[in-house]
Amino acid sequence: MLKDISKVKKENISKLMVSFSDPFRLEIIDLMMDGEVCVCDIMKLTNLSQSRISYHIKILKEAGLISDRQEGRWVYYSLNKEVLFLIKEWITSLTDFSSNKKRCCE
Amino acid sequence: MLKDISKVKKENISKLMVSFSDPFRLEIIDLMMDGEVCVCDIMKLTNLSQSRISYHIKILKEAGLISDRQEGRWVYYSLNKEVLFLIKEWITSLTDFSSNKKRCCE
DNA sequence: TTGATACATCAAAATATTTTGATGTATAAT
DNA sequence: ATTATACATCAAAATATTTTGATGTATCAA
Repeated sequence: MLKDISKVKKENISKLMVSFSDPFRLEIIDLMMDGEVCVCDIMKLTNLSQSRISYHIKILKEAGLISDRQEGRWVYYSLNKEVLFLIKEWITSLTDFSSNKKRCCE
Repeated sequence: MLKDISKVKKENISKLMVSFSDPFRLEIIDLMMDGEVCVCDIMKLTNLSQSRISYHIKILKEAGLISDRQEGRWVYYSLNKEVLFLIKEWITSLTDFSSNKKRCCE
Protein backbone atom coordinates (compact mmCIF):
# COMPACT_ATOMS: atom_id res chain seq x y z
CA MET A 1 0.00 0.00 0.00
CA LEU A 2 1.13 3.53 -0.74
CA LYS A 3 2.54 5.13 2.38
CA ASP A 4 3.72 8.62 1.48
CA ILE A 5 2.67 10.77 -1.40
CA SER A 6 6.23 12.00 -1.96
CA LYS A 7 7.11 8.43 -2.80
CA VAL A 8 4.17 8.06 -5.12
CA LYS A 9 5.43 7.88 -8.64
CA LYS A 10 3.82 9.74 -11.50
CA GLU A 11 2.79 6.36 -12.81
CA ASN A 12 0.76 5.65 -9.66
CA ILE A 13 -0.86 9.08 -9.71
CA SER A 14 -1.74 8.54 -13.31
CA LYS A 15 -3.28 5.16 -12.51
CA LEU A 16 -5.29 6.61 -9.65
CA MET A 17 -6.53 9.41 -11.86
CA VAL A 18 -7.42 6.98 -14.61
CA SER A 19 -9.47 5.11 -12.06
CA PHE A 20 -11.34 8.35 -11.30
CA SER A 21 -11.79 9.26 -14.91
CA ASP A 22 -14.72 7.09 -15.89
CA PRO A 23 -18.31 8.19 -15.12
CA PHE A 24 -19.37 4.65 -14.22
CA ARG A 25 -16.46 4.26 -11.86
CA LEU A 26 -17.43 7.56 -10.25
CA GLU A 27 -20.91 6.14 -9.73
CA ILE A 28 -19.47 3.04 -8.14
CA ILE A 29 -17.24 5.18 -5.92
CA ASP A 30 -20.32 7.17 -4.98
CA LEU A 31 -22.08 4.02 -3.85
CA MET A 32 -19.10 3.08 -1.71
CA MET A 33 -19.43 6.31 0.24
CA ASP A 34 -22.28 4.74 2.18
CA GLY A 35 -20.07 1.83 3.20
CA GLU A 36 -19.24 -1.50 1.72
CA VAL A 37 -20.99 -2.76 -1.36
CA CYS A 38 -20.98 -6.01 -3.24
CA VAL A 39 -21.22 -6.39 -7.00
CA CYS A 40 -24.84 -7.46 -6.65
CA ASP A 41 -25.67 -4.17 -4.89
CA ILE A 42 -23.99 -2.22 -7.65
CA MET A 43 -25.92 -4.19 -10.26
CA LYS A 44 -29.22 -3.33 -8.64
CA LEU A 45 -28.36 0.31 -8.14
CA THR A 46 -26.83 1.04 -11.53
CA ASN A 47 -28.22 -1.40 -14.09
CA LEU A 48 -24.72 -2.13 -15.32
CA SER A 49 -24.01 -5.69 -16.35
CA GLN A 50 -22.11 -7.93 -13.98
CA SER A 51 -19.00 -8.33 -16.10
CA ARG A 52 -18.94 -4.63 -16.80
CA ILE A 53 -18.98 -3.92 -13.07
CA SER A 54 -16.27 -6.50 -12.45
CA TYR A 55 -14.14 -4.81 -15.08
CA HIS A 56 -14.45 -1.40 -13.46
CA ILE A 57 -13.94 -2.84 -10.00
CA LYS A 58 -10.71 -4.34 -11.27
CA ILE A 59 -9.46 -0.98 -12.49
CA LEU A 60 -10.29 0.61 -9.13
CA LYS A 61 -8.59 -2.22 -7.27
CA GLU A 62 -5.44 -2.19 -9.36
CA ALA A 63 -5.13 1.54 -8.79
CA GLY A 64 -5.24 0.86 -5.06
CA LEU A 65 -8.37 2.89 -4.52
CA ILE A 66 -10.53 0.11 -3.11
CA SER A 67 -10.13 -3.01 -1.01
CA ASP A 68 -12.11 -6.18 -0.95
CA ARG A 69 -13.25 -8.56 1.73
CA GLN A 70 -14.78 -11.88 0.95
CA GLU A 71 -17.55 -13.34 3.04
CA GLY A 72 -18.94 -16.54 1.73
CA ARG A 73 -20.15 -16.04 -1.76
CA TRP A 74 -20.05 -12.28 -1.51
CA VAL A 75 -17.16 -9.91 -2.00
CA TYR A 76 -17.51 -6.55 -0.31
CA TYR A 77 -15.70 -3.57 -1.72
CA SER A 78 -14.84 -0.34 0.04
CA LEU A 79 -12.81 2.80 -0.49
CA ASN A 80 -9.27 3.07 0.88
CA LYS A 81 -9.24 6.17 3.02
CA GLU A 82 -5.45 6.38 3.22
CA VAL A 83 -5.12 6.46 -0.54
CA LEU A 84 -7.73 9.20 -0.76
CA PHE A 85 -5.69 11.19 1.76
CA LEU A 86 -2.55 10.71 -0.30
CA ILE A 87 -4.34 11.98 -3.39
CA LYS A 88 -5.48 14.98 -1.42
CA GLU A 89 -1.92 15.64 -0.37
CA TRP A 90 -0.81 15.44 -3.95
CA ILE A 91 -3.46 17.92 -5.05
CA THR A 92 -2.37 20.15 -2.18
CA SER A 93 1.20 20.04 -3.38
CA LEU A 94 -0.10 21.26 -6.73
CA THR A 95 -1.90 24.20 -5.16
CA ASP A 96 1.37 25.32 -3.59
CA PHE A 97 2.74 26.19 -6.99
CA SER A 98 4.23 29.58 -7.70
CA SER A 99 2.31 32.10 -9.73
CA ASN A 100 5.39 33.60 -11.32
CA LYS A 101 4.95 35.34 -14.57
CA LYS A 102 7.66 34.52 -16.99
CA ARG A 103 9.00 35.60 -20.28
CA CYS A 104 9.33 32.79 -22.71
CA CYS A 105 12.57 30.89 -22.92
CA GLU A 106 14.27 32.57 -20.01
CA MET B 1 -15.58 28.81 -14.20
CA LEU B 2 -16.58 26.27 -11.56
CA LYS B 3 -17.57 28.01 -8.34
CA ASP B 4 -18.67 25.37 -5.87
CA ILE B 5 -17.83 21.70 -5.84
CA SER B 6 -21.34 20.74 -4.78
CA LYS B 7 -22.49 22.13 -8.09
CA VAL B 8 -19.82 20.29 -10.01
CA LYS B 9 -21.41 17.55 -12.01
CA LYS B 10 -20.00 14.07 -12.23
CA GLU B 11 -19.27 14.87 -15.85
CA ASN B 12 -16.96 17.74 -14.88
CA ILE B 13 -15.17 15.68 -12.26
CA SER B 14 -14.68 12.98 -14.81
CA LYS B 15 -13.26 15.47 -17.30
CA LEU B 16 -10.90 16.89 -14.70
CA MET B 17 -9.74 13.42 -13.77
CA VAL B 18 -9.26 12.50 -17.41
CA SER B 19 -7.06 15.55 -17.70
CA PHE B 20 -4.95 14.22 -14.81
CA SER B 21 -4.82 10.70 -16.15
CA ASP B 22 -2.12 10.97 -18.78
CA PRO B 23 1.57 10.79 -17.78
CA PHE B 24 2.54 13.46 -20.29
CA ARG B 25 -0.13 15.80 -18.99
CA LEU B 26 1.16 15.19 -15.49
CA GLU B 27 4.60 16.21 -16.70
CA ILE B 28 3.18 19.36 -18.20
CA ILE B 29 1.30 20.10 -14.98
CA ASP B 30 4.56 19.57 -13.13
CA LEU B 31 6.27 22.19 -15.24
CA MET B 32 3.49 24.64 -14.52
CA MET B 33 4.15 24.38 -10.79
CA ASP B 34 7.10 26.71 -11.26
CA GLY B 35 4.87 29.31 -12.87
CA GLU B 36 3.73 30.04 -16.36
CA VAL B 37 5.11 28.12 -19.28
CA CYS B 38 4.75 28.43 -23.01
CA VAL B 39 4.59 25.54 -25.45
CA CYS B 40 8.17 26.23 -26.50
CA ASP B 41 9.33 25.76 -22.89
CA ILE B 42 7.48 22.48 -22.68
CA MET B 43 9.02 21.36 -25.95
CA LYS B 44 12.51 22.02 -24.67
CA LEU B 45 11.88 20.39 -21.33
CA THR B 46 10.05 17.28 -22.47
CA ASN B 47 11.06 16.49 -26.07
CA LEU B 48 7.41 16.09 -27.00
CA SER B 49 6.42 17.33 -30.44
CA GLN B 50 4.66 20.65 -30.76
CA SER B 51 1.34 19.31 -31.95
CA ARG B 52 1.38 16.65 -29.31
CA ILE B 53 1.84 19.29 -26.64
CA SER B 54 -0.91 21.42 -28.15
CA TYR B 55 -3.21 18.44 -28.01
CA HIS B 56 -2.56 17.81 -24.33
CA ILE B 57 -2.81 21.48 -23.52
CA LYS B 58 -6.21 21.49 -25.15
CA ILE B 59 -7.41 18.65 -22.94
CA LEU B 60 -6.17 20.45 -19.84
CA LYS B 61 -7.80 23.69 -20.95
CA GLU B 62 -11.13 22.11 -21.79
CA ALA B 63 -11.21 20.48 -18.38
CA GLY B 64 -10.75 23.94 -16.85
CA LEU B 65 -7.48 23.05 -15.20
CA ILE B 66 -5.32 25.66 -16.89
CA SER B 67 -5.66 29.17 -18.23
CA ASP B 68 -3.82 30.90 -21.00
CA ARG B 69 -2.54 34.39 -21.55
CA GLN B 70 -1.24 35.54 -24.88
CA GLU B 71 1.65 37.94 -25.14
CA GLY B 72 2.73 38.61 -28.67
CA ARG B 73 3.64 35.38 -30.32
CA TRP B 74 3.72 33.45 -27.08
CA VAL B 75 0.91 31.87 -25.16
CA TYR B 76 1.57 31.35 -21.47
CA TYR B 77 -0.22 28.60 -19.64
CA SER B 78 -0.76 28.26 -15.93
CA LEU B 79 -2.68 26.16 -13.43
CA ASN B 80 -6.05 27.33 -12.10
CA LYS B 81 -5.71 27.33 -8.34
CA GLU B 82 -9.45 27.57 -7.69
CA VAL B 83 -10.16 24.46 -9.70
CA LEU B 84 -7.45 22.59 -7.84
CA PHE B 85 -9.11 23.63 -4.58
CA LEU B 86 -12.47 22.38 -5.81
CA ILE B 87 -10.94 19.02 -6.67
CA LYS B 88 -9.44 18.89 -3.21
CA GLU B 89 -12.85 19.56 -1.72
CA TRP B 90 -14.32 16.79 -3.78
CA ILE B 91 -11.66 14.35 -2.64
CA THR B 92 -12.34 15.49 0.93
CA SER B 93 -16.02 14.74 0.50
CA LEU B 94 -14.98 11.23 -0.49
CA THR B 95 -12.88 10.77 2.63
CA ASP B 96 -15.91 11.60 4.76
CA PHE B 97 -17.57 8.37 3.72
CA SER B 98 -18.93 5.94 6.22
CA SER B 99 -17.10 2.73 6.98
CA ASN B 100 -20.23 0.72 7.62
CA LYS B 101 -19.99 -2.96 7.18
CA LYS B 102 -22.96 -4.39 5.44
CA ARG B 103 -24.56 -7.62 4.61
CA CYS B 104 -25.25 -8.02 0.98
CA CYS B 105 -28.58 -6.92 -0.39
CA GLU B 106 -29.91 -5.39 2.80
C1' DT C 1 6.39 42.27 -48.04
C1' DT C 2 9.03 38.33 -47.09
C1' DG C 3 10.50 35.05 -44.07
C1' DA C 4 10.67 33.14 -39.53
C1' DT C 5 8.62 31.92 -35.13
C1' DA C 6 4.87 30.26 -31.95
C1' DC C 7 1.16 27.87 -31.71
C1' DA C 8 -3.49 25.69 -33.32
C1' DT C 9 -5.95 22.50 -36.05
C1' DC C 10 -6.81 18.66 -39.00
C1' DA C 11 -7.27 13.94 -40.87
C1' DA C 12 -5.34 9.47 -40.84
C1' DA C 13 -3.00 5.94 -38.41
C1' DA C 14 -1.70 3.86 -34.21
C1' DT C 15 -2.95 2.51 -29.82
C1' DA C 16 -5.75 1.94 -25.64
C1' DT C 17 -10.00 1.41 -23.24
C1' DT C 18 -14.56 -0.29 -22.74
C1' DT C 19 -18.41 -3.31 -23.65
C1' DT C 20 -20.48 -7.68 -24.61
C1' DG C 21 -21.59 -12.34 -24.18
C1' DA C 22 -19.72 -16.71 -22.99
C1' DT C 23 -17.37 -19.50 -19.92
C1' DG C 24 -14.97 -20.57 -15.45
C1' DT C 25 -14.52 -21.01 -10.32
C1' DA C 26 -15.89 -21.04 -5.68
C1' DT C 27 -19.40 -21.14 -2.26
C1' DA C 28 -23.57 -22.61 -0.55
C1' DA C 29 -28.27 -24.48 -0.40
C1' DT C 30 -31.23 -28.57 -1.47
C1' DA D 1 -24.37 -35.02 -5.99
C1' DT D 2 -26.91 -31.36 -8.19
C1' DT D 3 -28.22 -26.87 -8.80
C1' DA D 4 -28.10 -21.94 -8.00
C1' DT D 5 -25.72 -17.79 -6.75
C1' DA D 6 -21.84 -14.38 -6.75
C1' DC D 7 -18.28 -12.99 -8.97
C1' DA D 8 -13.95 -13.31 -12.16
C1' DT D 9 -11.98 -13.85 -16.57
C1' DC D 10 -11.68 -14.14 -21.46
C1' DA D 11 -11.72 -13.04 -26.42
C1' DA D 12 -13.87 -10.36 -29.87
C1' DA D 13 -16.14 -6.21 -31.14
C1' DA D 14 -17.10 -1.50 -30.36
C1' DT D 15 -15.48 2.79 -29.14
C1' DA D 16 -12.32 6.38 -27.56
C1' DT D 17 -7.86 8.45 -27.07
C1' DT D 18 -3.37 9.57 -28.65
C1' DT D 19 0.18 10.31 -32.04
C1' DT D 20 1.92 11.89 -36.37
C1' DG D 21 2.85 14.79 -40.05
C1' DA D 22 0.90 18.34 -42.81
C1' DT D 23 -1.21 22.63 -43.14
C1' DG D 24 -3.16 27.03 -41.26
C1' DT D 25 -3.09 31.54 -38.68
C1' DA D 26 -1.21 35.29 -36.24
C1' DT D 27 2.69 37.94 -34.73
C1' DC D 28 6.98 39.83 -35.34
C1' DA D 29 11.60 41.05 -37.39
C1' DA D 30 14.34 42.31 -41.25
